[in-house]
Amino acid sequence: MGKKVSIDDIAKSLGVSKTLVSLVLNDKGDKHGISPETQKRVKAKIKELNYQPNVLARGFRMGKTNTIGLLVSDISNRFYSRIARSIEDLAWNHGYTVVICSTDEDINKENEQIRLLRDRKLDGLIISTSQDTSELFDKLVEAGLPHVLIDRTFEGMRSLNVSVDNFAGGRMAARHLLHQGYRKIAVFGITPDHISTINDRINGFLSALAEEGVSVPPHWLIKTPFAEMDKTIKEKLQQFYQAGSMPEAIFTLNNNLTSACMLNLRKLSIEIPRQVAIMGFDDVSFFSFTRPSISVIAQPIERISEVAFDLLLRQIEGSKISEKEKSVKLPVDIIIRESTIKS
Amino acid sequence: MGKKVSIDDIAKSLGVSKTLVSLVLNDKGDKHGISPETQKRVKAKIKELNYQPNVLARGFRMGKTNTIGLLVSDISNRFYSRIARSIEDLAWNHGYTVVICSTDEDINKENEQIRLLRDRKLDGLIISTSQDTSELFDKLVEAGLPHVLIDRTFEGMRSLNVSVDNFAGGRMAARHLLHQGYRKIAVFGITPDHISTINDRINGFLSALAEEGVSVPPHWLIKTPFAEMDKTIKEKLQQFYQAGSMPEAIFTLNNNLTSACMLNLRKLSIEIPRQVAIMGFDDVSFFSFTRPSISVIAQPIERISEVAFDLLLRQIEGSKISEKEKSVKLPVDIIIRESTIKS
DNA sequence: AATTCTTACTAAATCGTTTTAGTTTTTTCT
DNA sequence: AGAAAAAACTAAAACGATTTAGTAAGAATT
Repeated sequence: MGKKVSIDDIAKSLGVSKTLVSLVLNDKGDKHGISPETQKRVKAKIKELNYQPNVLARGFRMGKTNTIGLLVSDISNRFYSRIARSIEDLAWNHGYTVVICSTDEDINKENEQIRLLRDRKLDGLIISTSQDTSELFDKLVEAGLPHVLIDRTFEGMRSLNVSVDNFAGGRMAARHLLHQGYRKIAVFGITPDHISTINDRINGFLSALAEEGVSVPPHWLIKTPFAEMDKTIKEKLQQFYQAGSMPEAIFTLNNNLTSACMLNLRKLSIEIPRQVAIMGFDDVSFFSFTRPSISVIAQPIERISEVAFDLLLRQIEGSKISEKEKSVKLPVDIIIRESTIKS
Repeated sequence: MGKKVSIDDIAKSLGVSKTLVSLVLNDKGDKHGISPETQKRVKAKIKELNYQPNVLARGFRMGKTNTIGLLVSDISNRFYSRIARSIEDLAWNHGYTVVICSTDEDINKENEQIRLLRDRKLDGLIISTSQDTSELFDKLVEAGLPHVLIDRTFEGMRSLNVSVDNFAGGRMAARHLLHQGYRKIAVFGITPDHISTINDRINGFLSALAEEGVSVPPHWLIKTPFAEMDKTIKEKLQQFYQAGSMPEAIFTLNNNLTSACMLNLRKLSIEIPRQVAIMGFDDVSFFSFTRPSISVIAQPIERISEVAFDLLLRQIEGSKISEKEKSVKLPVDIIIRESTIKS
């Protein structure tokens, strides 16, 4: 590998200043009155010597890295890996690379990661947060660090955010189950207690049930820590089963819960939907060919990514963002498959 | 946001040189004979002013970024997202962040991405390549850019690589199917034709079949482009079905193919394993609770990640790596579930 | 008492850009 | 012809660290 060619080499070999070369390089030649011929000469030399700008030097000087960060609870969760893929594509098309961090629903880890990424002068952050307050993000807003929250948000926060209408999603799920004639319904969610998506889904669900005079008994409203999901679900299902008080239907609040539920019902040889119906939140391609296939509330993953990236980019570039755009709520869809159909 | 504190501020406020501060900062104080008291004073001041080194400046000076790149064909593929998660954790524990790029099995895109990541002076790369020759990697070796190939490799290449024993995996799959009494077997893989994993799996599979005098007719050895996977599988299955010449078993060479196959068999109401058995390569948690659950050859994802990261780190740090370690081949497991069991 | 050796430190160069604040030369205007 | 304006360029500073090549002062050696 030959020595790296620098801007200085170009300048010297042409007998001009490096200021000039830099100007041409950044398409500011015209603005600064560099003659067209000189510009042409410089450009030719750049090609000839195969000059590649030193991105680090530039980043150092400009305080810009053309890199954004994506923080999610777990990149191997199918929902987030699809978000990641969409964002990565968008970023690539705009000359950005993306750094990915999994927070494990751990507030401290998330804090540390954000600190690290700030130190590294990433240009912006897209975050599905595990925080319990908006404090940190208020700080980020004050510090002027471009960022947008996806998936989970807080009431009245100042950071830009794009989420889906989880409340409506919960309602859709409830109305469908009611319509199918289910009344005895359990709900499986995850802790910590402050995750907005989970709560909105629950609230929407309960509100629609309440309208028909149906309620979920407290011991059927189950939240489990992320790490113990499988164990909890197994225990609870076993409990229900052995006590002979199986719910008629279960609403699982994310794709992992849905999977874990399916797996354990399977192990107990409980038939779906004959003995218990399953309605999930989040779609995953597999859910369409399991037997039975699984009814879900599906989120518009591409759209979330697009809106979030667009907002982030506009912040980075410093363009105006209207109040209306600062908090976007996207609609969800219900996909009715076999797991909820009463025979 | 208060002004950023630089090394110079520390130096001035203590009346020492920034050389001294830098030395203390990097634990080189003793080596350069800085007195313990001075070191203590400096450290105290650093705390007091809450100094955070400018990572960009340091990276620029040192040519090091503490960032590694991970290139895979598609981060939303479950196999790769789990690899990504493992590597991310390992990287985080060693003070590295990871940039992720999806290549879409596109040689040109991969080339561009590698170029970009080199420009950005990433410290190292972990790559599941889509290249058809080892040319590029030989160049990387010559250029001294630390990198490790995972998953896919080339014969006699000079880059470090860690893969699984795909050939053995193919054999295991074949022997199991034979043992169950299947003889008329189809294979679904992906193009391009040079992907080493796919070819090794096929060769292993065919070799074990051949030992029992069984062969796969050419029109049952199907390779489809990544992007058209679903369409191809649908067409082929329909074709088989309508022609009344269904294979007794199908070997699908990655998890996406397995899923697509399941989905389309489902649509055609073909029963598994009664009408056709399915054996997949790559395990995914869903495969354990689909009905039927799916037999697979499973790869040791964590182990692949660990070995690859370890090799990368040692390259970056410049430690010796023995010839033996330069090409690691890990064993695979067969997980027998319902989809291949003859009733 | 002059020389060498230690100890404890520092000045300045360096990395490769971008940008500020000019300078020099030529043209235009009155 | 002399002043003002425009055109075409440049020197040097700045970004914030690390590192090379020292220096100054005192202790030890001869």
